[in-house]
Amino acid sequence: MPTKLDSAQQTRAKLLAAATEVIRAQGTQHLTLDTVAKTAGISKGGLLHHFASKNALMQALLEQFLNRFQHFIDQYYQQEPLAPGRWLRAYIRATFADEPADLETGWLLLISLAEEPAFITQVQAIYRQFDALALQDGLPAARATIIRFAADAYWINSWLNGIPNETMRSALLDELLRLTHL
Amino acid sequence: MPTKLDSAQQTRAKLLAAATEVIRAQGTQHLTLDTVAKTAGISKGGLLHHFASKNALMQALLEQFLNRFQHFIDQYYQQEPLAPGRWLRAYIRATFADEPADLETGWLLLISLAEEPAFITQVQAIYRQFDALALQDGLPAARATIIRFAADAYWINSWLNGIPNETMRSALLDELLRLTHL
DNA sequence: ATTAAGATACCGTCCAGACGGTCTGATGTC
DNA sequence: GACATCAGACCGTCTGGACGGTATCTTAAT
Repeated sequence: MPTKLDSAQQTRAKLLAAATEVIRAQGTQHLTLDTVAKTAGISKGGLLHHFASKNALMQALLEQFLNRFQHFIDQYYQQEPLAPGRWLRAYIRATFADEPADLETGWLLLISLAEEPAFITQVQAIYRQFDALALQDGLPAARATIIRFAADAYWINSWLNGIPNETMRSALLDELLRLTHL
Repeated sequence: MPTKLDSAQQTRAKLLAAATEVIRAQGTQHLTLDTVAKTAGISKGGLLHHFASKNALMQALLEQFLNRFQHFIDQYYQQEPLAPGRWLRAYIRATFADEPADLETGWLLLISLAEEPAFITQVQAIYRQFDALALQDGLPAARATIIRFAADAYWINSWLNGIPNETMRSALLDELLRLTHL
């Protein structure tokens, strides 16, 4: 039987989903408490009950996104054989596998967060962590970094210009994976 | 002797520089008409005399940035010998040569613009143009795209985590240039 | 089982501040 | 005097968030 706590979690998720939807459909400029609340079908007071401030809402949004991406990486990492470039290949696949909607949302999210110094710090930390992992992956440092950069830009580009057609997409994926060998 | 028009141009430039400075020092959130005007040592009325709206100011900012980057590319393109990968090498050098301040400003600018659909369209157009040029550069399409992606991400990363140390920077530059051959 | 008491979830109104932009003038320059 | 260049008060709107209230559920004592 669903308890109150369960329903609270559900409401939180609904609000998070609404915020994501608002960003995707209307851009970060319309990410206001009123808009999010209305989209979620909940009052502003209700929203503020679950997220003490707009900042808290965005923080939760960021964490959700980062966790999802990390989860993708872990998943692909398990599937890759133990060899130099293993982590990078997992990173590449995670980048290419992510859903378009998530891509877009994540990017727009980063954009909207970029104005908040606290969030930038957080993203920096993640980046440094990825950087360290890439450098320990058994490939020359410059090569490893460039591969990671290219994957990141693929992600950004997908948001800006849409996912490329399938032949180009798989060609990019293949080329990136190829660069992790040698 | 400076004419009326010259002084107007000077004021415009001063306002643009002030806007750049505001973005760099305080982030896009503080890019308000009042702040820009105050930073430039000009009243809000004065600002709005030269830029009819905040949108117009940002438009001018974007154009200034894109023109500067394009200028860098052209410059390096002239210096590169005619051979496959010529344009990409110019693109890479332009990315790596840009001043840190410009990097940061350009990036933050794009961020702040990202909310405005009209600006996104503009940036998309530039991206597609670069994409076309990269694909006509005599290299395999996937390779060319990946190189451009990596250069873009270098630029973004420099903003996020600062310019890497000199050995890493030149290693990245070398590796990228190396990828334009073969 | 009932009920009192308290916690939790949610609602809707109100307010203060920030922001973009208008408007009226002042000042200098040709 | 006409025009370009600024100054700065002012206005309407939007937004984050505070606040007081209500309803629903949990807990525990009877």
